[in-house]
Amino acid sequence: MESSHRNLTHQLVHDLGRKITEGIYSVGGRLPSEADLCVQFNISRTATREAVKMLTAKGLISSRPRQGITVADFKHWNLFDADVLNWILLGRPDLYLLRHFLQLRLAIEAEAAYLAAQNASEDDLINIENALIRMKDATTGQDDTHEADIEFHQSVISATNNPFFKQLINFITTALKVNIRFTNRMIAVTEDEYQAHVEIFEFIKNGNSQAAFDAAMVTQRATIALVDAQIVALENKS
Amino acid sequence: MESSHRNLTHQLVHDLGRKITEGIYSVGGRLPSEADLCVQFNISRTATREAVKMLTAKGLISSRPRQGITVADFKHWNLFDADVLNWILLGRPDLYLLRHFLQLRLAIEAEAAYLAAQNASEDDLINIENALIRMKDATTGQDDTHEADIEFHQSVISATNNPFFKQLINFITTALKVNIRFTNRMIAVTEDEYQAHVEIFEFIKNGNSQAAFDAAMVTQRATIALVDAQIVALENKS
DNA sequence: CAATAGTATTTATAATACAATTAAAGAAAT
DNA sequence: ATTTCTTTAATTGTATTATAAATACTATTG
Repeated sequence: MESSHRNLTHQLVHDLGRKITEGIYSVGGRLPSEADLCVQFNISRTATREAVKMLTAKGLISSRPRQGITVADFKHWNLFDADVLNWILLGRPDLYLLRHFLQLRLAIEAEAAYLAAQNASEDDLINIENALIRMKDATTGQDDTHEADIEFHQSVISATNNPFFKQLINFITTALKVNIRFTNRMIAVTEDEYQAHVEIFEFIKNGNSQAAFDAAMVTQRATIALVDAQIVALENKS
Repeated sequence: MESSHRNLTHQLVHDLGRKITEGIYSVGGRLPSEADLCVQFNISRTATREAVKMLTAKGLISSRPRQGITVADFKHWNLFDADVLNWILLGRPDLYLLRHFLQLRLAIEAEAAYLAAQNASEDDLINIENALIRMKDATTGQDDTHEADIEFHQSVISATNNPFFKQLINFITTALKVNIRFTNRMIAVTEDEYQAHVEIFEFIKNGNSQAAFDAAMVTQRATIALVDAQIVALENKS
């Protein structure tokens, strides 16, 4: 169990964060007052208030005198905060949300390939190539499939040398992990998929940004199509 | 002066946030200890600690016993947090950062146009059209140029009906405001620009997602080219 | 020299008291 | 009855003090 965190404050942050994102405390609704939280969790008001402040900073709640602690509207949630994202995705597995997730991932990764082709340093290229080698090994079962895949995408985004894109690496990584869980593709990377990644790498290496963009786009739209198909199948069942 | 915030805790958050993003406290370096902050700002340890927790939640700092409060590595900063983003952009105007910003904006807005073409509701289309009307008025000086432009982009992103994209509206808005400040285009929207936006709208309305994507992409790359030109000019001077 | 124990510094937590804010109830006025 | 004002009470905001826990640094010891 990963639930035991650094300290009392962080434990409470995690606990409430999960409950909010799971909908146990629903949007617009109220959390227990500070005093109640102290009793429920048997901790001091100091620790409680610090947890409340942290969740406020992440956009999940707001607290005002006499009104108490209310769950903020979803649009205020900091979806790009690593904690918030994990709470949402790990707690509420949902194909529709996954599709929304992948749509953003597509937007980011295609342009990342474009920018990588323009800006990748020698080291960046080596990193991408190393990930490819791991993928190759994964096709024959000698390395971990997911990790190699994740490493490839991470190294491409990193090669953009754009801080905003780099910040999204965690976001993408989480997306991939959830994606893998949902599509149940625990199987090995196929030769075709490997080749598609090699192609993207070649374009990046040659500085052919538009081709890298297009190639990444094709791969991404294919992934979304997979999820769309699953959604259609699910909707036909019901 | 916008510096007087809701309460002492938030004031300190704002103050330290600005100082960190401006580099007054540099990455890897240390902030004053809790005790020192109490003295410097003449507030209680309670308020100080709460501020520290909020900044920790935003990824700007980390604090550990005996070690004190240290400025976290840039990659941990929550760039998509509205506060952090504002502190960075308003405090440190930088053409290179602006370019990085626009590169991400391009990625998001092009795909947003694509998704809007697929998912826009009747209301969404009305909102976009209203923004266009404002832009038209702006070309003849009857409405505010920036606001109309911002409203257009906001309504397109909103029409994706994708929560992740919608969360980025604030991000884009900030980008546009900074962009306007930097490029000094305080002038009216030109007829050409207006027509480009109308074109995107038409594609969205007709559900022609690929065309909407391409049209948005062209507009965005043109904007980036403008900034690139400014950067080149600047580098030639020095 | 290396491992160990001790020390001091800093954050973490607790407990208590009071202040400030504000929603809701009640009173007064029209 | 409706509005306006006042009061009340619930809840967060701030301050203070005390103690615990964590850990970088120092000293000791074998």
